[in-house]
Amino acid sequence: MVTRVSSLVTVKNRVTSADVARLAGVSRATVSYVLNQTPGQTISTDTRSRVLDAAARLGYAPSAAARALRIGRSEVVLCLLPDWPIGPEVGSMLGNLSTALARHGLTLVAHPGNREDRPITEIWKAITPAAVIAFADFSEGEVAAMHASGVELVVALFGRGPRRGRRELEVPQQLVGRRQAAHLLTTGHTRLGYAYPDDDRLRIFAEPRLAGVRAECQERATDGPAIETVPLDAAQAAACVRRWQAAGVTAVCAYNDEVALAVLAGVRNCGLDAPGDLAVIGVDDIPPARLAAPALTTVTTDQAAMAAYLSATVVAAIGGKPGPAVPTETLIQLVRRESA
Amino acid sequence: MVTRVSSLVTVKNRVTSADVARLAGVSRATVSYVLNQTPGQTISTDTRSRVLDAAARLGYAPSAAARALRIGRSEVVLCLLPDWPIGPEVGSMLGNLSTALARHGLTLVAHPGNREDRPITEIWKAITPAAVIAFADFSEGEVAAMHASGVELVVALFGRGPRRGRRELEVPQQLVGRRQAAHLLTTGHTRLGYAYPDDDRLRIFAEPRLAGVRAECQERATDGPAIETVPLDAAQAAACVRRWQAAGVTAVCAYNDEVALAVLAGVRNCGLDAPGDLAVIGVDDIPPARLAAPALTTVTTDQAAMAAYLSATVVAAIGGKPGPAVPTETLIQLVRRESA
DNA sequence: CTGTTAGCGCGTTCAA
DNA sequence: TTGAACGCGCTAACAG
Repeated sequence: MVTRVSSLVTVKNRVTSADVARLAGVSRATVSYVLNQTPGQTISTDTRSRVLDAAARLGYAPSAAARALRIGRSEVVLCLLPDWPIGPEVGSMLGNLSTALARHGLTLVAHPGNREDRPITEIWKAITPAAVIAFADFSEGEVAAMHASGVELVVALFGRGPRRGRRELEVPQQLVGRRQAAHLLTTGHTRLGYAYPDDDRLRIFAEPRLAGVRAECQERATDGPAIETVPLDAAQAAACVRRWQAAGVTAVCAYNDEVALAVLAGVRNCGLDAPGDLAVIGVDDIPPARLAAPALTTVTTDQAAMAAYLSATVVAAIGGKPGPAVPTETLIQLVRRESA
Repeated sequence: MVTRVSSLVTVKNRVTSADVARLAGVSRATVSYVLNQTPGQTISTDTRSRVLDAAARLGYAPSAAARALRIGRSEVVLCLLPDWPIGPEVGSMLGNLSTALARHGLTLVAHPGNREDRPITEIWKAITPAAVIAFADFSEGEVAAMHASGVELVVALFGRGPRRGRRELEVPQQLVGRRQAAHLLTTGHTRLGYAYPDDDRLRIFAEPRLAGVRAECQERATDGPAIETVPLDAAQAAACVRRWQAAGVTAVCAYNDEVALAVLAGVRNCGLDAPGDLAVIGVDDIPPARLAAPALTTVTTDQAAMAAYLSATVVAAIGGKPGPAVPTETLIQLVRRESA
């Protein structure tokens, strides 16, 4: 005996605007006008409240898909995360950015994971974002495909190849390097070292920071920094420290706090003392920085301000207006502790 | 003189399946069948290649919005991030999870940012995800609203209130605690301390870990751990260390590596020695752990395996099948260094 | 076997 | 305030 099961199944009924219209005794158009407060439409207070009431009673939430289909773009901003491990700073920046964008009705989502996994195509195909923010820049083809797919704006935070378009975060990163060097050079050091990260994926971040250090050295008529690639390992870092010593370096700027911690470990490993024999300054102020021996001097970025800047850039571009000015160095703060 | 400007404007033409159909000289239905390799449809090789060719030439990408509207759900899995700072471990887990889900045609996106910003409603309204993964659990109302809105599955990793549904990550976290305690208890220690984090938002994570330590102590007929809340500050941590000393504690399990680092700093601050006076074991194996003085012994989780487990849970649930078994303790690895 | 026609899903918006 | 059409892809039903 065959039974029509389907009729027995409780179908999951999404509440649609038609349901609201029915309950309120108006047309779907009216519902739309009321809920969107469409300008240029006059709706009687009475009708308005009936609609609002019905919507609330039914727990109506408009379908994002339908809206996106009609409008041509969603209210989502997609951030493509880099494939290297992100620290708490990036996390905090994303949180701030999310908050800032929310004030403009935009929802930030981040996509983790290696670009290798799937062609990025797959990703915005599934999202239809209004804008895409990426750490590294895209290829011509990728950008073209995105625009073809309806993405309004593509922002690259950094670039790898020759310059092509703005890289919104390069300048701030350079400022970070400048600040490190400036602190060291104004506290009596004359020969600097630079502790470069051992991970190739960090180059897009590391290069602008190093460039900032170089620029500051140049401006103060000092030799450029002696660069060492420092692995996150005490013994290997010790070898770098010995080389710096031999070169007369008395202070080093590290790519970030982790690398700085490695340098500190190297210093201990050599039986030397920081900052006495070698001063060290990091970047980020991660929690372990203040717990190191000696406590790490470091440089931080005002993530809330950065997020505000990025948010303004995105919102302006979606609206077709020019973006805000690049933020200044007030963003960068020195956290002075014991290591430099 | 009024001019119809609109006709002069270059409209951004999204490539649609109709365009592909036109170029290939077939109907839109055929395009759909070819591109989706719809089973039960036989299309001649010739037609097929013409369609494929046309699609490629035009750079056609189907509209996610239209598809989602038709299918009723998107291919997106939404992960709601907690409002506390996420470390690299969470980041790595998300990356792995993203990869694992991609193999099933699902795209993972994460939404950072405080739930306070916007009611979470706003978020999945903008995404229509197939599933939602959250760190803390939802209220009844939230779950109901999501289901009403078409979300297939809601997974809570941890719970705050009384048990309600599975919490996929509680057991693994308990195993972490057990492993820490087991290592300490099998290396001659008989009185343990527990370094609890100073941040209330971490409770959902900390409680299961502490429960694991307690369970292990109980099984080995030892007193439960002496709990201290340890701020990330050397001086304050030192006070905790002194209290532990007074209580006869010789080894402590820390909530994570950062707290462990604080304990280590406290030990140094007291003029004591680790592990001689106090052994310390952390969780996570963050990069600074191996660079600490002394190098930190810690416990790690196999994030790839965790991600696989989570992925399997999500995929199974979307397909209406029961989820996989909870992973065993092979997930947890001890990284033995100098501090314990 | 091959491929087409037609209508749905849902919010928005123009013309009446 | 409303009817009706639109945006775009999917798929049941159907014709050659």
